Amino acid sequence: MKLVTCGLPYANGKAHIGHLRTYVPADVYVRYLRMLGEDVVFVCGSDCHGTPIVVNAEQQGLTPKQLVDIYHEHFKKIFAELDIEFDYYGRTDAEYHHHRTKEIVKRLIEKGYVYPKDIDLAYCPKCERFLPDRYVEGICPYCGATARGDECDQGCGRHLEPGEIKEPKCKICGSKAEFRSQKHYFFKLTEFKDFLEDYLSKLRGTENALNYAKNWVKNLRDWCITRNLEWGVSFPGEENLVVYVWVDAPIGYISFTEKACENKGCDWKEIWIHGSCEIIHFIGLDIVYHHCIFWPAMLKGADYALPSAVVASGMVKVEGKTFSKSRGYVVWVEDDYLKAGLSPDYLRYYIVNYTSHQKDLNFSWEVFRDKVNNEIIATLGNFLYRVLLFAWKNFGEVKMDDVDGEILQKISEAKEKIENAIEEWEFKVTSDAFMELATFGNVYFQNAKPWELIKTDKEVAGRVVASCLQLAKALIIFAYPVMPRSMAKMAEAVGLDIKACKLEDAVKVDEVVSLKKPQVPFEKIEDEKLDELQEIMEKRFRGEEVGEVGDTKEEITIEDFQRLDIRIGKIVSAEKVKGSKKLIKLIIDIGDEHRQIVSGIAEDYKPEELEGKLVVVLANLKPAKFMGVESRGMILAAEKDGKAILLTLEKDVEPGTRVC
RNA sequence: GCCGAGGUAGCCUAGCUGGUUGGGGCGCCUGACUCAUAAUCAGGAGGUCGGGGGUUCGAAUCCCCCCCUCGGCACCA
Repeated sequence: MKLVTCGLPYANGKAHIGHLRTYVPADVYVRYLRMLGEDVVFVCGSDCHGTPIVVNAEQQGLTPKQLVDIYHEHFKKIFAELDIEFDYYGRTDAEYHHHRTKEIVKRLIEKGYVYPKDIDLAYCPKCERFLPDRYVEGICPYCGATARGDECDQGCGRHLEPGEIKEPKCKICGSKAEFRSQKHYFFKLTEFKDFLEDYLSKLRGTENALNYAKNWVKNLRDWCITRNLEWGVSFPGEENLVVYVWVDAPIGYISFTEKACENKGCDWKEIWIHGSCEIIHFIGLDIVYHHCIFWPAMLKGADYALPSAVVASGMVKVEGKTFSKSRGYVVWVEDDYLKAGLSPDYLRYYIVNYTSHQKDLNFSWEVFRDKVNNEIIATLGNFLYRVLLFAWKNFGEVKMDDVDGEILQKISEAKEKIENAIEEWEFKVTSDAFMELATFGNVYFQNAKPWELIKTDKEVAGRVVASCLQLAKALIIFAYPVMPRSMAKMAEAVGLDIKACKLEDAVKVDEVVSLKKPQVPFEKIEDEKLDELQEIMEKRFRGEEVGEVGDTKEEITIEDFQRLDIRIGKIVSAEKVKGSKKLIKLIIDIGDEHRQIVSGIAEDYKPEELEGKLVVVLANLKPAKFMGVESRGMILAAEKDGKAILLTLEKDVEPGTRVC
């Protein structure tokens, strides 16, 4: 038996193509395994806890539960429509999940892997509560940028442990927070260093994940696993604390397995306690750390079975650009894809067939159109349809007693190729294998010319048709895991019970095949449709569509604005900061003084071309140091495609002139 | 700068434990065919395998140096 899981989608936003990059190949993998006769449990569920959900719910006037309900149902629906069929799709706010999480945390406590420690945490006196993670905003202790409680999201990107943030402010009421000492609990991750090093040397999976993890393990810190929240799994023995979301989320793999096993009538302990099954995690590259470091350490600490493989999918690009919701480089599964009336099979094939699972996948509507029209339709669809229609029209019932040995040989080869590729998580190779077989079919049909033979020698034509039918049957079986919906339809036309089929059935020859009138298997994507799809994208790139990610900032008063000392400065000198790639040290005449400002524009501007330029300067920004060089203020720039474009003046003015 | 992943014809890509003329696919050109969703089939043009050096009888493949792209971090105030 094998357990296959997918990283849990966070129930705080809609499904996009980045999600599918993990879920579709996992589903394809499971379907192939089952066709190879493997007994597979396949689980996933919504990740429902954590502060982003609580904060987001509060902002929308909902309870966390209400918000989670919306997105949980959304993901369930998306998976159903894309034929991603989990044995169980759960949610982490469910009772059974809380139960399993508490049990594991208790066990870690009992075994001495958890210790309490007093830490100073941001506390809002007005709201009378501690401010976990995203409830607090302040200054990053490492780089000085504005940061959230758990992550320096606008600056250096570091993960911040509770209590690290400087100058905290309450995100809810905006008042200044203070630090108060409170007892929290830490997991002794550092004790697992040797174990993890050994474990990672044996762990299977895609190289992209393993290489990262091996690098991380060198530098471990104990891990704060409690938070001041009401929403979440309450921490055993501490009513006011919940466990950190990254503790309970992966435990979902276990609790959902329990539910799946209940339904299937198997024993979850076989998988998670006795370790007699393979456990395979499909994840995105962004959560390698959690799956290769935290998770195995927790499992080991609590005496659970360990995952045998971590399969990480590569990143997704949209029209060649790095995936970004705020910049518009995103494809929403429901709004952009399903509502356009496109078959889920097209997208499944695209994701699987574009490139190797661990490489970057570029999504482009034009490539999508080409792959659908040229590969799915012209090669595979055309072969199936021309054979089935020809056979139905001319025979209706085909005796299969003389199938060409060469055909059977080709089918066996394709089958072997698929089996090997599945073993290595190379899903592109599997889909290439059946496409090549379809091409071979077209050549065979073309060379044998049954449409001529039928006029002269119906018996010989019958043999050609039998061989092609066998090939069609094999194709339907081989392509089914990737394109289940269309292949199920085709299977019906040849009287194949596809759900019960195994890969090896592709080489079994029936005595007779009786045919129904075949349907055209796929619908072509016309130019007008492509234009429509591209237009939506382009509008979004140009920023004409209002982002739904809430990227407009809150309203401020004129007084707020007047607190800013913005003025015109003239760049007196500019030089690159030694040893840096992006930083330029500028001396700027701002009227009453010459200011030193460090700016990260070295990749877009050369120092020579800056000297003498008039720029807009924010003069009363708190000083900060970069690479040891002090910067007092910042120069204003627009950002386009990640490049900085400096704001300059329409007419020359004196340095020091105010901006108002 | 460090770490990771890459750089193969206009575009995407296989090969990368060294060995006959570097495979595919898209697009392009020519022809054939008409059973099939103007689908299919045959043929063709198109390559300094990022650059340089080295090891070897032999290198896209191994070693060294350099360049470029992407992602992460150091530093984008």
